[in-house]
Amino acid sequence: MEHPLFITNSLTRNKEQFVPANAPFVGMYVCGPTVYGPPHLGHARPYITFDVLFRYLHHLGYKTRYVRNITDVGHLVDDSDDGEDKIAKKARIEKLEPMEVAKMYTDSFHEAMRVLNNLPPSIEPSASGHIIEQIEMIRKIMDKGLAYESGGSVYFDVIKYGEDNDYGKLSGRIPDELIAGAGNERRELEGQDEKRHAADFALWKKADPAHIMKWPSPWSMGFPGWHIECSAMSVKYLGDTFDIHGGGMDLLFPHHESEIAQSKGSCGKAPVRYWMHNNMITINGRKMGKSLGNFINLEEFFTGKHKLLTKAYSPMTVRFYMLQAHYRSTLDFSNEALQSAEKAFAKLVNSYQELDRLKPGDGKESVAAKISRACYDAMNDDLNTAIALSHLFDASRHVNAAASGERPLAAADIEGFRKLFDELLFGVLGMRTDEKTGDGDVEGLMDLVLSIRAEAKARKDFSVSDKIRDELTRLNFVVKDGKDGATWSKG
RNA sequence: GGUCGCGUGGCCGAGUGGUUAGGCAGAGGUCUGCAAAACCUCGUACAGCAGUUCGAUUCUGCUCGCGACCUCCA
Repeated sequence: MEHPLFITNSLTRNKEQFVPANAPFVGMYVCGPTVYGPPHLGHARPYITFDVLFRYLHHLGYKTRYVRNITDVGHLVDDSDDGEDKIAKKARIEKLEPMEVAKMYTDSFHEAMRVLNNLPPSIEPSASGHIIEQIEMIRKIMDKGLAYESGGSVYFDVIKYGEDNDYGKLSGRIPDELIAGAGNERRELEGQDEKRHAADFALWKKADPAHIMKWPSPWSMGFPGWHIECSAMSVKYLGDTFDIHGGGMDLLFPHHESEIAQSKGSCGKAPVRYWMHNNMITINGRKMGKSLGNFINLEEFFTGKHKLLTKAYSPMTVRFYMLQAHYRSTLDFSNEALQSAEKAFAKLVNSYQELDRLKPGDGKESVAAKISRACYDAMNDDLNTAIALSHLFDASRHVNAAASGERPLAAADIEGFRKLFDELLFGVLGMRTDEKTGDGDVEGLMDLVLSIRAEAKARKDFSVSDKIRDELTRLNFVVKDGKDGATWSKG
């Protein structure tokens, strides 16, 4: 656990060495999805990013509690009293009970996470299951005089809070400017008249009679505000102060800023030691958005059924592509880029499989140890998976050179590379190969077919040997002739 | 308008004050009955302008272009 892992802390905008408050335990919270629609490409990025972090912390020996919520209390569609909640709206459109909607999309979210090979979090609390905790937290904030009731709703008093705290530190904003900026040719917010200040945000909202999702509270029949769930649930499962909070950069303001205010406002302590934010995804250079017509669901990626996609891309291709970039950079998706990633990953897998066929040479170089160190140095440098992968390609070249008889590898290096691939590529980075047939019958049949082909080749009966190869290719079995006979793999 | 970030070779994408990212695509070579794969070699890129410096893609300033957030959004 002496690894010097450095991560970029959004709070200070610097890379800082990660030192947990209570090693070997680490508490990590990541904002989960609002389940009112199918999971899309944008969901893949943070959950893959923080899955890698979760896996890496485990690799380093930390016992990590990873909490990721499910928001099944839809946020309001717009900031007005008659605004509908997203889940309620979807329920009305699809003629379902709101909880049916939430369940349906929670299931599809889980399925997407599974095929992307993201490990399940340690705890996955739902907002609707923690209404009591949220009400409790609101009450504490009110007790501190940092929130006020108005018309059955409760608002956080940003100005008052700002007197003794730095609201805006995380996102680089100043409350006074928020008023100025807010007025800007923009909106006439209803409900604004209930607030003392434009920057105040809702902790509890009174529901109008037509609103379906509502719960009793000391103030009104209503529903919790947009940010309180994460504060309430992170405190419940990770304590007043925990190590890491992750999420997309778009959540920096106001969501995370408000989380800090709520937690500090209720217990007086800053909730998070390291804030981490992943950057956004673009498609063909443009932001992904429903109105831009370039909004792609993960399901559409995996089936190829979207007008912008020329083919289907496997979950592992999507994952690998994301890992080829640093998590704090925007990442652009295009068919060309995806296909490049698909081939690149196949290359690594191929090398990994070659390892089993290598015969050790007598050298005693420790190239594997050197490359391995470079890989983990990259991981320690703010999870630079792009660099780590580049070293893995280096390893791949060494393995392939050995396989082709160019530069044999010492037994220790072969083992070292195997360990590196197992632990880093398949372990920490969470890549996996598509399920092999795993069918002993197929192996046996292939051995037979290839031995017949070898005999034909020995007779120089190339029409037969080529026929076997071509027909196997049609059946999606790729045959490669090497120095020590042919090998095959599933295309 | 405010805050922040980005602009790298055909494409994607790291990174750095002077010495190799990497992947894909492309060119040549080796191997091979052929093919595929693999291996070897190759491109001398860092938006523009000015400045700091012995030296800048990397630092500073300006210009242009792009994007994110400021409103639900991963």
